[in-house]
Amino acid sequence: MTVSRVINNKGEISETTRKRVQETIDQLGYRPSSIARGLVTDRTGTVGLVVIDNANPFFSEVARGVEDVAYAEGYNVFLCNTEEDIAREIAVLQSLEEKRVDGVILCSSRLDDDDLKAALRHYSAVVLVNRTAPVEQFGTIVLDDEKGAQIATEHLIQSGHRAIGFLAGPRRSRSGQMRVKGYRTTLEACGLTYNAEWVRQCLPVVESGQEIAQALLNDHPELTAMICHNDLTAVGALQACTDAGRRVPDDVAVVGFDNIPLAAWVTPPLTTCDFPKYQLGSQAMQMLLARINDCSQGCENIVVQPELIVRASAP
Amino acid sequence: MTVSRVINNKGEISETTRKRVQETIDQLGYRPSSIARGLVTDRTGTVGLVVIDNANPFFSEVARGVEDVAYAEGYNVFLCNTEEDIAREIAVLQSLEEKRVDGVILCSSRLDDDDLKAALRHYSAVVLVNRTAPVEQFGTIVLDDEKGAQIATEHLIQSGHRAIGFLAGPRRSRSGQMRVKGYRTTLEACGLTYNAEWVRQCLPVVESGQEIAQALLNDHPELTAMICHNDLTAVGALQACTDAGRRVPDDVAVVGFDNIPLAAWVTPPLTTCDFPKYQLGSQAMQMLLARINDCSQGCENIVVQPELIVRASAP
DNA sequence: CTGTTAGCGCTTTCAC
DNA sequence: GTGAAAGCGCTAACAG
Repeated sequence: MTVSRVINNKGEISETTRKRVQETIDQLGYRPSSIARGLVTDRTGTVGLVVIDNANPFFSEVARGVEDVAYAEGYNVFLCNTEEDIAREIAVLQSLEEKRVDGVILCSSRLDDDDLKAALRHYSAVVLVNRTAPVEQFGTIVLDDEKGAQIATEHLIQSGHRAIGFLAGPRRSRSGQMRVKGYRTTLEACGLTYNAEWVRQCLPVVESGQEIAQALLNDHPELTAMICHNDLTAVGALQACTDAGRRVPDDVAVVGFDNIPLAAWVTPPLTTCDFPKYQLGSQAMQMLLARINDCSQGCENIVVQPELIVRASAP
Repeated sequence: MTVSRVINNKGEISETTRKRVQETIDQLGYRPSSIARGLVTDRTGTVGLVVIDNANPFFSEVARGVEDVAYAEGYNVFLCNTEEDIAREIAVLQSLEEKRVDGVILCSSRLDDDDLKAALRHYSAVVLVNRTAPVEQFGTIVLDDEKGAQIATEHLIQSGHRAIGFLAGPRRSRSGQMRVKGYRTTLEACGLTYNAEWVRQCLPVVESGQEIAQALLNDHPELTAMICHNDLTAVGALQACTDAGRRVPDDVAVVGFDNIPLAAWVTPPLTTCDFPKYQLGSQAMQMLLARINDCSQGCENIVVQPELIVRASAP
């Protein structure tokens, strides 16, 4: 008991015994069991972070943001990948629940509303990133993807482009849908017509971007610009242009999304729609902590604004 | 008790009660508390993974390898970053210990032998990545960095280069030391002299690579090739060459290390020394599991071999 | 085949 | 200021 008081710095203790206890602790290298403590306090000092793929630079930066504030606040974070696999997403959420995490940050969930509600029904603290909430008890942080697509599209139109293709991302992804939507409404707002043939579905990886961009350019040589679902697909598009003998940006301008580090180092450097990935993570963790510490408080719904980074691929 | 038996599929149970119990479990959405279980079994089903920086593509891929096998085996992994900060490294190791992880994978530790021993003295299962072990109870997986530097250097020499610069990595890092060593011994083995002025210390990030490469090329225009501590610094070197009006590979050949995805997409694509990052992680996790399940078994010390990926930056 | 007892290492509560 | 008792949710060992 006295040891407990020393460790937690709680209650009155004489300076002499405190010292004596502390010395013994140091000598033995004693570490209090956070799991035994958790059993009684119902707090584990752990949170779960679920992402699609930690090897994707977007998520690995988000994870850094999460872990940095977790570390500062004395929390440890479980990192789980889902690979866009629904069964795996459900499984990791369950395993995290069994570990009695104090809260969960779930990025880009691919579950539908019902499955999501079911998977999270026992959690009291949840922050959803890049996904709107099916119930109001969840905090959310979403990117303003529609706005991002808008400023990207406007930028190209202002540069004189009239035939702008679009490499669209996964249908199940909120970002995927919203970026196409922003593209379409902006075109129409500017008096241009939306042409479904200029839009192609594409996996969010370089290889797919290259393949689909190649096909798109081949079928529609009239295109003078391409907006790509993310920077990886945009890099693929750059390759496709090179392969097809089309110069970037002179023949075809290319715009990406995310502003991952890679974007600045390819040739030509990518014009891209930046989202603050690290801040996304750190904000999510802060929001989660707020909920963990006071689960009565209303949940925030933050919308993060994009910024167009203009580089040589679409000046 | 009967519930426990159903959940763990242990002992004899009549089919009827098993069903009845299972139904109630499903209905209630009951999840056994892994932490209460841990208190009695002394197994938490968690492991710690400590890296320098998860936003570095090298580590984020290692982490994927670790997490994938952890997931397959029913483990969850705590991800911690150290930022090369010794105090933080010690702190996370301690917090992981308090969480009673079943084992720890420690990548690129910056602690000296004594601190490392102290920080890990209560752990029974440890795998060190990219670091030799101060005590034989630790498993290790190290890259054969010296060999990597050797094949990179030989490749350049065979291509006719005689004046080869070197952007060296952090002094505290095993890789940093070994890569320089391999470069030096290979030069000498080939009858060339090692010139300390051609070697410059450099941080393992693009900006530093660019800055140091620029200075090096400026001071030593006689250099016709550069080996860089990793791909990030190599990308910086490419920039420096472009800025200085030196064409790659015609005027200066550039070689990197790691073969991160970026390496393939820059212009020109990087010749680089590949290490199997994902496998590094998955092997480390397998090794750790072996030790967790039988801590009596002798510890392996694996050396991972590099492979030179020849691309346009140094054909 | 099922239930009872005890204890994992801590904190909460209350007694001294 | 310090200690004793009880209990968190589970499983190991044993009893019925």
